[in-house]
Amino acid sequence: MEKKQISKAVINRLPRYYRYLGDLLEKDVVRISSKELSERMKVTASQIRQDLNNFGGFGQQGYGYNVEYLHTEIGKILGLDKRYSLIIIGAGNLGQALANYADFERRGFYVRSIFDINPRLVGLSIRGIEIKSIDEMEEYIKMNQVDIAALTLPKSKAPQIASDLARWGIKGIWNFAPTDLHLHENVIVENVHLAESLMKLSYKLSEKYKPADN
Amino acid sequence: MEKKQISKAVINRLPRYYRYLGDLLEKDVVRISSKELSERMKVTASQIRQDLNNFGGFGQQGYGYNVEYLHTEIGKILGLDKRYSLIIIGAGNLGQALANYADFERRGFYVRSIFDINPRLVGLSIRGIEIKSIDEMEEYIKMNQVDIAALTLPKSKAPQIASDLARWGIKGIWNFAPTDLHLHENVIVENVHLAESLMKLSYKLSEKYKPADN
DNA sequence: TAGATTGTTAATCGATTAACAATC
DNA sequence: TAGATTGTTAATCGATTAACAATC
Repeated sequence: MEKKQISKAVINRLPRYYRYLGDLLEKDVVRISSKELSERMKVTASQIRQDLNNFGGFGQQGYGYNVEYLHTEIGKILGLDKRYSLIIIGAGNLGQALANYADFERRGFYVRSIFDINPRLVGLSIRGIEIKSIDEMEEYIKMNQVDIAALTLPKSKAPQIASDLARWGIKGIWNFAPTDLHLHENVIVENVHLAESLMKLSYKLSEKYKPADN
Repeated sequence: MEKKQISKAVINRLPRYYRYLGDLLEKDVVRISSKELSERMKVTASQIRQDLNNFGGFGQQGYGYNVEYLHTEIGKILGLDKRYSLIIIGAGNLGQALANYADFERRGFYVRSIFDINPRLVGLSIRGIEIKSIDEMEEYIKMNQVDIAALTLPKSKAPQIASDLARWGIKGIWNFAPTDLHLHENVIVENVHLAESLMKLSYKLSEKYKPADN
């Protein structure tokens, strides 16, 4: 029997549910109905119930959802009950920013090492994480279990490095380079295209302030 | 006559078209058919033609699309023919990374100033852009035309600052704080939620390496 | 029990794909 | 002209919303 595939739209919404539930938890809210959550999140209650029911019945008729339980369950669905070891490739500003962002560890993502080609950066440390030469990367990956590589390097270097990483057994790539990586399908790529995000903003701005609105 | 609203799905795809066309342009490709572009981008040719026809007939039967022309036109649709002045609020690692990312200027986004509360950062410069105290921000915004504010500050501070910015006339907010900003609808918000992106990656990873696949 | 709210089916809406006439 | 490929309509597919019976 085939397990029905969860749609991409649903998955994209899960982290936002998780965030709202985390916020409610901090405010010591014990239970919440789909209706109330829908008002906070500005979505329909129906969508919330549909989405959650892809994964099982987390609620209770007449009561709603227990915030802590639902938060935990969505966390499990998102794989946040596991630990991931992460390397950052490219110790430029963005790579350093990610390395410094200690919050990821709270979610189980541990930055183990940072790699760069620039010999002047090699040997420096960020939050106690040493920047290593990219020449040491192959050996490092083969000797240590590395789940995720964050790619914060120039577009020109990204495809080659990504294909090396795939060959060396990396499971997931968090790609910040402004290019699409075409890898074997068993390597999972999640893109963060900042320039594209900014373009969407400028589209909306220029849409709004368009000369004639006929 | 009501101008038909372009769907969000289409807008989200435009920056990617723009990127592919820019890459083709760099490779001196003069013309491209929807079929060939669809193969490179791994989408259907039909979708490309549908998407583009929301904005007008940019192609020519029997020929395809002129790469340079189409690139320019999509650029205009995205508002990249205009200049935007941008401030960064929060001079932490991410704020500094954005300030250092000179590439945005090529697209017309000019970082004019950076603001922070930390007095130890105030007075320092990044790429010649001075970090100012957040106390000076209101006056700065009122004296200078500022189109976009990038919010790279903690979740706890973001809502208050965002509402100040809205009051002071900022048109667009590029929000990196892990929270939703509820502002008057004429302020445009574009979110970059890095933690959520990482959760999507971990979802896909744990989905793939799930124990039983029944 | 009565009231509330879920889980789930059915209806609607929107987005994607297919098909092909128009036309370069 | 013949061939290619767009622009656009129609068909399909998928996602969202509405409705309500089940049930706590």
